[in-house]
Amino acid sequence: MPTGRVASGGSHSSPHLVLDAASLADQLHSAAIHLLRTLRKEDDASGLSAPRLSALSVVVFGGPVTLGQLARAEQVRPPTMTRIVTALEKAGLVRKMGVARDHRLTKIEATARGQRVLAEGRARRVRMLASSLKALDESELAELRRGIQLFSEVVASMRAKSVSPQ
Amino acid sequence: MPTGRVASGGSHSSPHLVLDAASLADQLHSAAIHLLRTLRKEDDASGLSAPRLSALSVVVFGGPVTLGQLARAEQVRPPTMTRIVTALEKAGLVRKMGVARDHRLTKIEATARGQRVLAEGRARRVRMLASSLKALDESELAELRRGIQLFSEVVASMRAKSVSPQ
DNA sequence: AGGTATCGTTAGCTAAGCTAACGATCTCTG
DNA sequence: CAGAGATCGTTAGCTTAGCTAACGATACCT
Repeated sequence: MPTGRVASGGSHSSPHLVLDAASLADQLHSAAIHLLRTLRKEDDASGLSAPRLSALSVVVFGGPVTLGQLARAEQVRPPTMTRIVTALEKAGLVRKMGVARDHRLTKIEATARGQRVLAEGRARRVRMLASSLKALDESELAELRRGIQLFSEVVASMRAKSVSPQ
Repeated sequence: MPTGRVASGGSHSSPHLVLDAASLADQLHSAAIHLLRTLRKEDDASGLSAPRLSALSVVVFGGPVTLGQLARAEQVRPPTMTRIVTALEKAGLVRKMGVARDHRLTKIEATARGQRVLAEGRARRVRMLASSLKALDESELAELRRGIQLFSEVVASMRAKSVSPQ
């Protein structure tokens, strides 16, 4: 995605900050979309799509959670999460338990197989990234790590802003 | 996505490089998926989904291209691109032209409206990122920019590896 | 001129996202 | 303590995005 330098009237005190934001936004968007498309192919090998893998990850690391919590964590609506969880359950990766305290709720927890599959998928993805990462030297790797950390924070703050509380 | 430190037998000379790859892969994946989900809401305002916006961007900046070229650029199969282009055409954002030289081909070019809408969508997305970016100081911004650049290169090299030539 | 290759489309499938509506349960109030 | 209202998850039904398989039209090559 070229940087086409949009003629935006500098309305701020730091005009080039706006230009940075523009090109950064382009690159972020482009890279994110292509990353996911590339990874999708790799994830196919495990039969787990990105959304399922992501949800499974939350369940594995976040302990038993309710469907609603999971939906909020993953930024999707409950019906969407219902279907993702149903698929994961059918694949034997998670299990649903009733909650004695409140029978409307359903706690979702990972099975042993779910934990194993997540680790494998992660390893597979890492393997794919690893060869590309090997082209980088130590200092570049550090820069990348730092950049990704900032990236994550930016995304998180965007989420926090656009997400209705609770 | 927590960093759950997978016990992977260090098979390389730089064992912590593998660990970096693991946590980087997790963060990248998580951040990318959530970024796209967050931006989708914003993009809804323009009636343009991420894939359509991305394709439109290629058409706007890449001049007239054939459908096949567009599909390859966007890493999708021709039928998928056919539908994206059909939608863009129906929205009056691109236009299809026959190629006198070879009547199997269809060149796709952006309309004036397409160029305008792309710029608007871009501006909208930038506006969303901008407020988050404002929380960063100059040096952090530089680090982020550098990281994103490395990120883009890594993704590009992954693509190059996984994509069949031509 | 006829076989083969290439291009884009059609048909039909799965998955992910959404809203609207609903049944079941809990909670709170009168 | 009973009934109204809130909350939770599911069902139903829609759109979009991705795929493969099959096909018609065109170009190419011998």
